[in-house]
Parts: sequence; structure tokens; C-alpha cells
Amino acid sequence: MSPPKIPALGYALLGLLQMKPSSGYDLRKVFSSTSMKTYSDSPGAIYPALNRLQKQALIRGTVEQRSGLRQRQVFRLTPKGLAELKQWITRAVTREDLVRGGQEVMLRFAFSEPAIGPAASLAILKSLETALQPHLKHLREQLQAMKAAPASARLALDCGIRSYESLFDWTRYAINTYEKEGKRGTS
Amino acid sequence: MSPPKIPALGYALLGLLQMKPSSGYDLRKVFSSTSMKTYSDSPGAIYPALNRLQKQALIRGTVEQRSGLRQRQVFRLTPKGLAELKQWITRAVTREDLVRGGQEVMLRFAFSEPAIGPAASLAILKSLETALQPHLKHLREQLQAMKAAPASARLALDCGIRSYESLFDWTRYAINTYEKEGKRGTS
DNA sequence: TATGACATGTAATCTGTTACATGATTAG
DNA sequence: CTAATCATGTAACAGATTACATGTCATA
Repeated sequence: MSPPKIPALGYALLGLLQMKPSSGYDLRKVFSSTSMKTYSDSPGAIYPALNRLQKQALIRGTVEQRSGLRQRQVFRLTPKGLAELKQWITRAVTREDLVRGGQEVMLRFAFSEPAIGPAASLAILKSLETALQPHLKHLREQLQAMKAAPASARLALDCGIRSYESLFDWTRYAINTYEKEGKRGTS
Repeated sequence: MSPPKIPALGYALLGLLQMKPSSGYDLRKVFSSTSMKTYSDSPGAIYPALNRLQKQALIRGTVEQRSGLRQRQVFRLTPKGLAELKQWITRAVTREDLVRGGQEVMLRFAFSEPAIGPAASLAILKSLETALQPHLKHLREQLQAMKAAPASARLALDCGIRSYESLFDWTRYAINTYEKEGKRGTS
């Protein structure tokens, strides 16, 4: 009934295809060669995922015949696929997103500018900033409640807190970048 | 043939059980109420995982009958389970571990002190420090190579770099903590 | 008496991992 | 000629998610 929900890998593929139509092989190379190694570069993950997206009419593949080389199938977003990508990118940042380490949020942010524009990037950052504050508060309270725990467990939590603090600092920096840019545009 | 390999959730359960014998319900509460929400608190994940660990003779469950309350099964590590946990904790930190965000390394570190002792905690930190340096260098080089990419994509990578820098700082701080403690012990 | 916390599970389904399989083209 | 790279897939399996199912006990 309801549209089947798309896993993170699916959105990663949609985002990359929006930036540049590619074959399954191209996409695998992106995953294995860039810092997107979080996602699987195995054919057993990517080709089935592309087939699923095509079945949902979010992408369309066309076979390309280049002289000499073996045929390759290049995938492009359909209008429906672009709409799906945009709605994923523009979702508000939730506490859940943060708990998972914020990797998916970063991916949404990375794609936001090419897919929608700087306004969307700024919106994600603001939403992230809002979500981070109560989350950090919660983690700090947890650390307070861990006086009795082994030192290594406390240090591990401290590490998590620091990494969210660093994320918070980055968020402020990035917001600044976009707000300056916005002023330049409207002046 | 070879011993079936244990997923991250399995090691999380072993670590928690080493710290305190618990029922499946107790463990679910830990996952849902603490900062270990990265792991599933759903019964469909935890109970099968516990059964697998028991089948591998890494844990042993004993039914507890408390007056009035419904019976609950409390699991404890077997000697084999403790050995498995220790060997997981003492593995060297790899580049792969870092790519996944270092969550599993942190878990290993958190359990290291109660399961083995401060020496093991320090060993993980040293190994982490060693692994971080080339990884950071690699990420910085990637950022240099991204001059043409959209600003949001560059910022997203910058965020990743900052978070590894923050992890590096924490590592130095934690090493310091343990080295001081070591001196206190031997003086 | 009804709600919520305690407590344990199963079944369907989806996805990812690992390994295998195929075949063309290019560089040494 | 042979190895590496390009290029695409399938099949078996393991594990997670989601939803369902069951039942006790305390408390409001």
C-alpha cells in the first residue's frame, strides 16, 4: 500500500545520480574510493538496490553502447526520483538521526546544494543546530549519572559528547558560511 | 567450519553481560535508555541474538524465579564467552574500524577496563592513535581534491575531518589519563 | 477494571554480505 | 599471453525491522 520505504543506500544512490548520471560500476567506485565507504561497494548490494529503485520508477536506466567497450547501463533520476530525493533532504533533523551518528544527515546536507540550493542547506543546518542542543544536554546528564561506572566507560561517553560538540561547532561555522553567502546574493 | 563470526550486537551483549548478568529485558532497557541506542532494543533482535550466543556456548541462561514476579532468564558469560570478548577487545584498530565511525572501537574501549584492566584500555588508545594519523591525512588530501565539488559536499567532508580531529584530541587526553594512573600504581 | 510496566518470544519480510560466475577490453 | 580493469549480475545466507502474540503483576 504505502510506498515502500527506501534504505539509506537507496538515498545515497539517488543523490549521486542527481549529481551525475552513472552506471552501477561508477557508483561502486565512488563508494570504494571516496569517504563514502560507509556504504557498501559490493555488487550484491548496489545492483539489487538500483533494480529496486527502477522498479519504483525513481530512476531509469538506458543502455549505452560505446565503441569498443562493453555496454554499460547509465541511470538517471526520474522526476519522481528527484521529488523523493528532495523530500528526504528537506526532512527535519530528529533525535534519532543524531543517535545514529548523524551520517545520514551529513549525506543529506552534502546533496542539498546540488539538488535544491543553498537555502535547503541552511535549513538542514538550522534544524541540526536545534536538534543538537537537547541531545547534548541529555548526554551530559548521563555522564553525571555515571560516577560509579568504570573509567573507560565514562571516557567513552565523554568521547561521544566531544564529537557532538565538535559537530555543533561545525554547524555554527557552516551556518555562518551560508548566511554570509546569502547576504552577498541579496545585496 | 570456522567459528561463526559474531556481529556487533553480539559483542555488545557479551560486554554488558560481563559487567552484569542480565535478562533480555534488562539488556533491552540498557539499549533504549542509555547512549547505546545505536543498537536495536527490539525483542526481534535481542532474543534471537542471545539464543545464538547460547548456542555457541558463549553465554548461559538460568531461569530465575523471584517471588511474585514472572520468571526471567538471567544470562552470564561462560569462560569461552569471556575469552571471545577479550580477543575482540584486544584486536588492533584498523582503518576499516575508523571508516565505520569508530563506534565499535568505542564500545571495545568502554568494556576494556572492566573485562581486562587499564592496560588493555591503554593498548586500544595507542592503537587508535596510530590508525588515526594516516586516516586523517587521507581525508585532508581528499578535501584538497574536492575544489570543484559543491560547497555543501566540501563542508560535509570538513565535518568528518573535524570529528576525527576531535577523536584524536580525546585519544591523547585519554592516554594521558591512563599513563598518569599507571605511574601512580608503580610508584 | 483497565492501564502500564515487566518479560519473552515468533513470523514475514527486507537488506546486506560473501562468494561465485561471466565476459570484454587494454596494457605490459 | 596474461593480468588487470571494465562491467554486470546471481545465489545462499545471516541479521535486522516490524509487527504480532502472549501472559503476569502492580497500581490507580
